[in-house]
Amino acid sequence: MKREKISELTTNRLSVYLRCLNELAAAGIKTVSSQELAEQFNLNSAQIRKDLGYFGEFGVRGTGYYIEDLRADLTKILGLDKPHRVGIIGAGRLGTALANYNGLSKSNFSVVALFDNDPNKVGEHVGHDRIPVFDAKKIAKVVRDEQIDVAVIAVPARAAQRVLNQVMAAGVKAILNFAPAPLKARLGVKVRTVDLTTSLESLSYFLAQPSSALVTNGNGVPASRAEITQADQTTL
Amino acid sequence: MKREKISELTTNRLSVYLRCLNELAAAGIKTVSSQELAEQFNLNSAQIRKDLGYFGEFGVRGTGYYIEDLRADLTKILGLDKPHRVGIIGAGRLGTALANYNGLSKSNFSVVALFDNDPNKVGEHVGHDRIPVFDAKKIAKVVRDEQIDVAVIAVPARAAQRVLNQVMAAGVKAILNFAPAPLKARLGVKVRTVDLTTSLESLSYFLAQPSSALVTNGNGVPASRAEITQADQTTL
DNA sequence: TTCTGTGAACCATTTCACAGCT
DNA sequence: AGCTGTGAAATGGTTCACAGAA
Repeated sequence: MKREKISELTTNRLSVYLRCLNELAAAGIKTVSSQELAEQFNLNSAQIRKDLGYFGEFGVRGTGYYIEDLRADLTKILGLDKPHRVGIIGAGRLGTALANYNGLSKSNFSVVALFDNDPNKVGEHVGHDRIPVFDAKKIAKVVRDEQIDVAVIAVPARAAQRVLNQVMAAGVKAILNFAPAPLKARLGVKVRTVDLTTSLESLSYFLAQPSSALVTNGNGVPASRAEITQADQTTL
Repeated sequence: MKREKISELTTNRLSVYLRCLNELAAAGIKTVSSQELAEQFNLNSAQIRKDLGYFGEFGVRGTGYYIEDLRADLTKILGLDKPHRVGIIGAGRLGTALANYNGLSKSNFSVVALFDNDPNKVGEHVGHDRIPVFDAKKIAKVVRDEQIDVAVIAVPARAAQRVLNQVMAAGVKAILNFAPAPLKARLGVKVRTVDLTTSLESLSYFLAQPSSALVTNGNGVPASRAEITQADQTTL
């Protein structure tokens, strides 16, 4: 086991491997090889072995990986053996949609608070789990009381840096940001931005390329493989 | 002007540069240097010059870039001079939140249709713009009638591949996917996945590292810079 | 034999550093 | 003098290829 620094590309993939292992385990499968796993994601099998290799030797030569064991190891590595408590700043449509997203509980995340500065929203309770909406001025107090360790920024771009400063001041070290703004974070604080406009604009660039010009060949018929030159896929 | 193949990292940044240029233009600023631009995103200025250099020579030595001109050039490069018509599959909370997201119209995207297989939702109209919800069975017809060129997948993971197959069959070549599933796309079709669980799990990994262990130093006080060893930030 | 773990080779991306234009 | 455009160097990430364990 080394002590190199792990790239985010690797941790992203570990998360994806873990999800797949959970499904395989649910299907009653006991072992899996790096080759089989790689096929699920069209990835090179060496990539998977390298990713795991940063953290230890989890496999059995000639056999592959024991799914239950690897699952436990990856859960531990990703810090998902301890629960995380999430606060969402911005109780607009996106914020409330995220608050209601069920996929998170599987990974030991629970949304415990929303924040907004609209007095009409403060005091309300959102969604099936009745998550309370607090005044955005109370971020510091609620972060402490509720032991929030992850913040989600779902406010307009112009408010995002201010909100980030508030949650950093409250001691939150991990932030998922949906505001399309370039944020400056303190050292030791990790901000991960998901920018929908940029994602769409990158797709637009792809569509604007000659290689994708033959979207349909004159009528509505999809072009055949032979006509198309470019293939591409991105995760995250 | 070359004809190399452009990485998605570059197109992502072009989108971000463009947004910044739009703001600078709105503030009445006329020129900007790669150095000034770079400071906005804590990026190396050579990075910006390289990114632009793939597409032409847009700058003026000694002066920098004329904002209005570069804005027009980037808009054209990203294919944002032509409008894009977006269909969202899945009229759940995420799908409707996205349908109502205003940020997209600035980039010449308009959401023209939602799709669902819940009969209670089909026939409804969503949000301020009264976007119609169609039966998911009608994807092929509506894509043709409404000239949809970008699809957003906002359905549960188990349905995602099926939906992708449908939109590909309808001739859509650019897809933004929110389902946490590894999708297989045809050659010539670009799928971009935004995976919230993976984003959060990567943040969890960061929190689990010793270097971020001193979230607070015993009480609620944020750790000082000197105590913290790791800094990090990711866009997209 | 099969499949892991891992150096070495390869490829992609970023940064440096400077020639050359304005 | 200031700032772009771009080869060359440096860094980072992926794939190859194979020794060695089960």
